[in-house]
Amino acid sequence: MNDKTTIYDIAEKLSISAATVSRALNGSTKISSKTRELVLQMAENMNYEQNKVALALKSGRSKNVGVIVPHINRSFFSNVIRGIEEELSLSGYRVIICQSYDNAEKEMESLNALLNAQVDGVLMSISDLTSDLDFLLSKTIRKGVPLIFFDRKKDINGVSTVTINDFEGGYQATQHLINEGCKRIAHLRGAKSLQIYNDRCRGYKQALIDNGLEVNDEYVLETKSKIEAGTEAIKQLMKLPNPPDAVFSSSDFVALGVIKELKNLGIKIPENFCVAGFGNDPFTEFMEMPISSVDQFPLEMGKIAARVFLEQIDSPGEIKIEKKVVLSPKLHIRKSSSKKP
Amino acid sequence: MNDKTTIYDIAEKLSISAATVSRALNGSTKISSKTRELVLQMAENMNYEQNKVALALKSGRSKNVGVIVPHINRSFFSNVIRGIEEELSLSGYRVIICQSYDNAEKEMESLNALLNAQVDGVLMSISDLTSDLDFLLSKTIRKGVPLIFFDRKKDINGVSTVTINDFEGGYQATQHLINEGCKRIAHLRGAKSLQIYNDRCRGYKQALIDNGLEVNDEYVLETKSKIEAGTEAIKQLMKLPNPPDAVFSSSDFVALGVIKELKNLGIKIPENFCVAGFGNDPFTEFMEMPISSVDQFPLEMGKIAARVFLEQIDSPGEIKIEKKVVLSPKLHIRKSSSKKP
DNA sequence: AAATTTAGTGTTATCGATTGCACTTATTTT
DNA sequence: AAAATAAGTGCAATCGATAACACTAAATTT
Repeated sequence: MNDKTTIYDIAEKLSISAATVSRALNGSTKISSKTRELVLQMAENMNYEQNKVALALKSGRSKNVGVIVPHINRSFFSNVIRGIEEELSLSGYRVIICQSYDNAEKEMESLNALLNAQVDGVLMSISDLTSDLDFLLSKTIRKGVPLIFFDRKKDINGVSTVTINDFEGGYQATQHLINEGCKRIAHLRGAKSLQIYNDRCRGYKQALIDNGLEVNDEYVLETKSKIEAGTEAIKQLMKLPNPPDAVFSSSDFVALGVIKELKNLGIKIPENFCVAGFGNDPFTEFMEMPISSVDQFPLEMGKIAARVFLEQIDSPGEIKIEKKVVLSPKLHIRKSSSKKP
Repeated sequence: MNDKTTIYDIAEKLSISAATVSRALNGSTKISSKTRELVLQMAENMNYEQNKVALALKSGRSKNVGVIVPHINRSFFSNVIRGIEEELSLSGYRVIICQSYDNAEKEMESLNALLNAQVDGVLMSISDLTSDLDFLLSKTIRKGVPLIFFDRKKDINGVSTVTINDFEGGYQATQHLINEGCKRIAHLRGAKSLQIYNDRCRGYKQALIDNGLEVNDEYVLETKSKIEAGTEAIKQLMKLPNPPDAVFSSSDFVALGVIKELKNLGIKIPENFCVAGFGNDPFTEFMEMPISSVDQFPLEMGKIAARVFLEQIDSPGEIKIEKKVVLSPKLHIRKSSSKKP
C-alpha cells in the first residue's frame, strides 16, 4: 500500500549502493552508462520520486518561498501572487501564502513560521500598522534569506523592493483632473502609516502647486478602503462652504462610494464633478460609469518581485546588494473624469 | 553570521544530550523540571527555533497542504483560498498554491510537484478540460494523502468533495425569473466537461418543466466566462425569431456582458428583460444595475474543505471514508431581475 | 537491608538524499 | 613491464529532530 520508493530500494534491487543510484539519477559524469541506464530503468519501474523534504534538509534549500499579504482575496494582491507563482513555478519554486489581515502580530507570526519552515525567501507587502517588525526582519536578513517588499514597503537596509512610483501616480491623476478643468480637487487618502499613501498624497499636492492651485487641508481626508468610507467622506466634503469639484481617491472602492453618493445627491458626473481612483481594479473598467484609475500593474509587480528574488538567490557571493525597482504607474482615463468628448 | 541554533548546540552548551533537549522542548514528562528550565532558558538565549524540515523528514508530515486552482486571481478562487488559509493556519498548516490555468497537463505537474514536496493533503478544483488525471489521483489516494475537491469535482472513490448544490442554484435562479413573469428564459452555460455547469443546466430545465414551460434548446448556449462572451451570446439570442425575455447565466461576467449589450440594443432591464448570474462576484452588488446572482459561499467552502481535510488527517485508522459536503446556494435578488417594486 | 520500581538521562538508529574520501579495477604512460 | 592515471563504485558522515532502548541512581516496597 505504501508507495514510496527510495534510492535505497532501487539500490537493493540492483545490488548496488544508494550513492551510485543518486549519482545516476542526478546525471553525474562519474558513472558508467550501463549502470545509469539500469538505474533509470528501475527508477521508472518502481515509480521512484525524489523526496524533496530529504533534499531540503540536506541542501538547506526547501525550494519554497513565502508570500505574506494582508488579504489574498483582493484583486491587487491576488494578481501579484499570480505573477509571483507564474514566474517562480518555472524555476521549480513553490509559493506558500500567508495572510496578515493587516495585523502586525499575525504578520510576525507568519514570517516566523515561514522562516522555521526554511523557506528560501520571503516576499511581502507589509501590514497597515506601524509595528516593530524590525527585529524579525533583521533576523531574516542575517539568516541570509532574501527578503523582498512589494508595494507596501519599509525602507530597510538589505531589503529589496518592488513598487510603483506612487508619487507619480498621484501627480498624474491630479494633473489629469486639473486638465479637465477641475479647480477644487479633494483627496481621499489611506493610512498615514503607509508610505504609499503618503507618496500619492505628495504627488497630489505637488500637482496642485505646480499648477498654481491652492492646497487646502480641508480637502484631504483619511479613509479606509471601503465603499462606505467613500460615501461618508464625500458627504462630509460636500457640506463644506466651498465644496470640491473633483476627488482623487487612493482607493477604487472609495472612488466608487463617492460616485454612488454623488448620484444620490443628484450631482452630474463628469460634467460637474470628476472622480479618479487608484488601483485599476477590474470593476473600474466595466461599470456603467467607468472610473478613471491608476494602474499599478500587479501582475508585473509580482513577476518582477519574483525575478528579484531569483537574482538574489543565485548571487554567488554573500554580499547581496538590495535592488530597488520602481515601476511607472499608468492612468487609465475613463468616463468618470472625462468632461471633454 | 549564520544564526541557526540546533538542539545539538544547546546540548553542547549545557553538557547534556540532544535527546534531553528535544524532550525538554517538547514538554515530555520524563524530565526533571530543573533540566527543563535550563534548556528552555538556553533555547531562549540562543534564539533556538525548530527546523520544520528536519521534523518533516522524521515525522513524515510536512505540515504543508497544496491547493490547486485554475487561477488565483479570480474572486471565487481567491476567496476559497482565503477560507482555507484562515482555517488551516490555526492548526499550524501552511498553504502552497498552484495554478493549473485550466490546463490538464499543468494540473498534473502541480499535483506531482506537491506530492514530491510531501504535502500532507491536496485541495483542488479540477481544470476545465476532461483529462486523464485518474492515474495521478489514485496514486495520491494510495499514498494516503487526503485529497479534497471543492466546487469543480470529479466523482472518484476515496475523494472527499465540498460543493454547492448547483442543481438547486440553477433551479432557484430560474424559478425566480419565472416568478417575475418571464416566459422565455435562455441559459448561458459553461463547458460541458464540468459537472457544475451540467448541474446548473439541469436545475434550469427542471424549473422550466415544473412550471409548465417549454424547454427550448435554441435558448441554451455554451460560452466562456467572459464579458465579451456574454455580449456575443445575447446578440445571437436576440436574432432568434422568438427572442428570450430573460437570461440565466452560469457566470457573472457573462451576465454583465448580456446587460451591457441589452443596454446597447435599447432594451429595458428589468422591465422588459431580466438577468440573473451565478457566483455573486462582489461587483454584482455594487453596479449601478446590481445583478441578481447565486451565492456560492466561497469563503465558507474553503473553510469547510479545510475542516474536511483536518478530519481526514486526524482519523486514526487507515480506512478513510470520503465525505461529500453539499452547501446550499443562495440567490441574491437584485435590480437586474426585479420587475416588482 | 535486599529487591524492585521509577525517574531521568544517554546512546544510537532513523527519516532520504548527497558527497568527500577511499578503494578497486582498467587504462594509459613511460 | 612497471608505474601512474583514470574510471567507476562503495563507505560513511551529514543535514536536525525524534524515539526506542539501555542504563544509572534514587525512591519505594517487602
